[in-house]
Amino acid sequence: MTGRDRTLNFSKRPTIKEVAQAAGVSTQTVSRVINDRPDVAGETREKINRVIEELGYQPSALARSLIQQRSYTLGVVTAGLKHMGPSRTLNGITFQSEKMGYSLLLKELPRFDTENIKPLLQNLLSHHVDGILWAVPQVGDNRSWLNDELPDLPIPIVFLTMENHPGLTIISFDNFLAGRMATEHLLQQGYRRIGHIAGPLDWWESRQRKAGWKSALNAAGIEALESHCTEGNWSSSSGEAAFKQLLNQYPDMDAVFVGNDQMAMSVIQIACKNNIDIPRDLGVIGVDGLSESAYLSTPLTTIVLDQYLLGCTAVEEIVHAVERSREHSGHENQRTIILSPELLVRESSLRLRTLEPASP
Amino acid sequence: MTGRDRTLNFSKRPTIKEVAQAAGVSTQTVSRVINDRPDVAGETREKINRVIEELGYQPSALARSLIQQRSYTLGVVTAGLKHMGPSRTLNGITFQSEKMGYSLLLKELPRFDTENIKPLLQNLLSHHVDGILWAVPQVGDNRSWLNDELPDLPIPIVFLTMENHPGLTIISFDNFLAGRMATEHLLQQGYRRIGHIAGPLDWWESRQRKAGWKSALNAAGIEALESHCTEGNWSSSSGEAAFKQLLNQYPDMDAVFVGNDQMAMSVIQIACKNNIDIPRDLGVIGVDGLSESAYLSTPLTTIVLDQYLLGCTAVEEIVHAVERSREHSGHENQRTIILSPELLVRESSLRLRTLEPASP
DNA sequence: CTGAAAGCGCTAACAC
DNA sequence: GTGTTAGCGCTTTCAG
Repeated sequence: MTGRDRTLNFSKRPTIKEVAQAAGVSTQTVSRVINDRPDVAGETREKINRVIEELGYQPSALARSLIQQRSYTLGVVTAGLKHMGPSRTLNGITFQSEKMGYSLLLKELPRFDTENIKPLLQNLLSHHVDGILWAVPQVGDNRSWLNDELPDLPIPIVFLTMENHPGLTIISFDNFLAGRMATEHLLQQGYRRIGHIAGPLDWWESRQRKAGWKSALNAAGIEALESHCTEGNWSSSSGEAAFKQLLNQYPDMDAVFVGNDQMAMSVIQIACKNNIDIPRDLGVIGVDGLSESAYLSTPLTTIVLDQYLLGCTAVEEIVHAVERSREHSGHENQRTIILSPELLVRESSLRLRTLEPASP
Repeated sequence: MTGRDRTLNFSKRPTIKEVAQAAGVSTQTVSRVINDRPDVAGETREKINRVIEELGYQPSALARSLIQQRSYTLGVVTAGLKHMGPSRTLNGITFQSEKMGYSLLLKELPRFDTENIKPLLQNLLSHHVDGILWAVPQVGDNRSWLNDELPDLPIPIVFLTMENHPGLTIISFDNFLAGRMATEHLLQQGYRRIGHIAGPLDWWESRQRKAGWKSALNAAGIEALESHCTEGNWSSSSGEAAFKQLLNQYPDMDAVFVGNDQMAMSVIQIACKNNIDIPRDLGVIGVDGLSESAYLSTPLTTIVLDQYLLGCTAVEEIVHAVERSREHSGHENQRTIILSPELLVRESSLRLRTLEPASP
C-alpha cells in the first residue's frame, strides 16, 4: 500500500530452510554452522555464513527450545515492583541473567501474600522455563503452597528472602543480624532506652529484625518490652503514625531502630518539627541504604542491604541448579545463602563523636 | 535415588499425545477440547477434561506459538530499573499485560543511552514476541537506530517517553506542560525570580521541562536567563551541587523549579540548613510525585506523573497494534498519546495562604 | 564432511 | 463428531 512495501520481504524473518536453499546445502549443514560444529568444510561454512549475513538470519529460539527441551529462559516471579527493594533486586536479576545468557519471563504477583500460585506456576511451565526465581518476600502464609505444589515441580527453583526450609535453595539477607547490628550500634553510642518501629509483622523480615533488636538489648541486660515497639507498613506515612504512637508508649526513649529507611525518614522529619534534636535527644537508625537518606535534615545512619547483589546471586544459583539438574539428574544439592548487612554510619546515630562518620 | 522417585512420573509434564492415549481419542480431539471448540461430543469432552485434570495437563505455550505464529508474548525493553520512574512503569506493564493475557519477556539495557540495539532486537524476534514495548526514555542519541533497524521490524512497536516522530506510536507525558504548570504555579504564588534545576539535558524530558519553565516566564514578561538554570543528574546528591551553584549564579532567586523530586529533596534540606525559609524566602516545586516528598521538613509541592498509568496505557496500545496488524495487515494506524501531569500543592510553594493545600 | 528422516508438542485443513 | 495428514523451525540420529 505504501512505499514501504518493497521492504516487506525483509520484514519476514527467514527460516533455516531458506538459508539452506540460498546456500545450496541442506538445513543440516546450516544447523551445524550456526551451532559452531567442527565438521563442516571451511568453504561451505564461509558460504553459509555469508548467506546468513545477507538474509539477516537468526535461528528461532522457540523451535530450538522445543526440540532441545531447554529454553535458556528463567521465570521470575516478583511482587511490589513499585517498591525500591523488589525493583533493585530485579535490576540485579536482569543484568546477571543477560550476562549468563538467559532470558527472563517476568510475572508480578498482585499482592505480596498471594496464595494461589498454581496457575502462575503452570503458566511458567507451559513456556518451558528452565528454572524459576521466586523473588517474593515471605509474607503471611504465602509459602503454604510449598507442601502441595513443590513436589511436582519438574525444574529447579530458587527462593529469595524467606526463612530456612530444608530441601530448598534460599538466598536471604541476615535480617536478624541487621537488627542486632543496628541496636548494638546504638548501644555503643551510649543510648540505652532504644525503641523499635517494626515493618509489618506478617513479614518474615520484619520479625527477624525485631528479634535482632530484642536479642541485642537482652545481651546488654536491657529488657525489650512489647510496648517499646510499634508497627508500620514500610511507607513514610505509616512511619509517622508509628513514631507518634511510640513516643506515647515510650516517652523516655532515647533512640529508635526503624525497620526501613522510608519510615525512618518520617521519624527524622517529625522529630525535627517537634524540636527533638537528633542525635542528641534521639538516635535514629534505619535499614536499606536508600541514597536519599543521606540528604535528610539529619543524614540517616542505616543498615545497608545490597538488593542488587541479592538478585545477581539468585541468578547465579538458579543457573547452576539448572545446569546441575541437566547433567546428573537427581543430584539436587540445595543450599542456603545468607548475605550480610553493612552498617553505614551517618549523623542520626552519632552521639559520641569518637567514631568518624563513614562515607556519605 | 531418594524417596521422591515415586513422584517422578508427575514431575514430567504430560503431552497432548499422552492425554489422547489415556482418553482413547486422537490428539486432535484433545486439541479441540482445550481450545473450546464446539464440535466435540459432550461425553467425549467430559472424559477428556477428566483426564486432563488427573494428569495435570497444560498445553505447551511454546509449541502453540510455533504453529500459530503467535506467542501472546510481549518484549519489554527498559533501562535504569533501580530508579523509581522505570520500575513504576514496569509495574503498570506487568499488571496490564497479565490482565490482557500476554506474557512478558524482559530486557534491561545496561545504560540509558545504549545505541547498538540490533542484537537485542534480534533476540526478541527470535523468541517470536508479538510486539515490543520500548520503555527506555529518549536520551542523547539513543533513537538513532530508528532509521536503520525500524523498517525491518516485522512486528509492532510502541515507544514510551520520546518526542513526536511521524510514523511511530508514542506514549509520553507532556513534560513541557509540566514545566509550564510548575512555573505558572510559582508565578501565581507571587514568586518572580524563579530559577530552575534541570535534569540531565541530554534527556528529552529534561529539555522539555526546561522549555516549559522558559515559556511560562516569557509569557509573564520575565526573561529566563541561562544563568538562572543549572543541571543535575536526577540524584539527590547532584541536586545538592546544582542548588549550591544556582544560589551563586542567581543570588536573589525567590523560587526554584526542580527537575525531579529527588533533587528537590536536597534543595529543601540544604535550604533548611542555611536558614532559608521555605516557602517564605524560597518557593520549591518538584516533578514526580514520590510519596516520600510529603514527609520532608517542608512537604514538597510537585507535578505528579503517573508512571503506572503510563505502563498500562502502553500495554493497551501495543496489544491493540498487535491485533490490528494480525487482522488487516498493513493498516498501521500510528498514534501519539500524551498523558497530562497534575499539580499537587503542598507547603513548599505556598506563599499565599489563599490556596488550600491539596491532599497529602 | 554432508544429507535424509524423524520428531519436539501442537494445530490447520482436510477427510470420513 | 472424530481421525488423518502435514507442518511450524529447528536438531538429533544415522546413513553415506
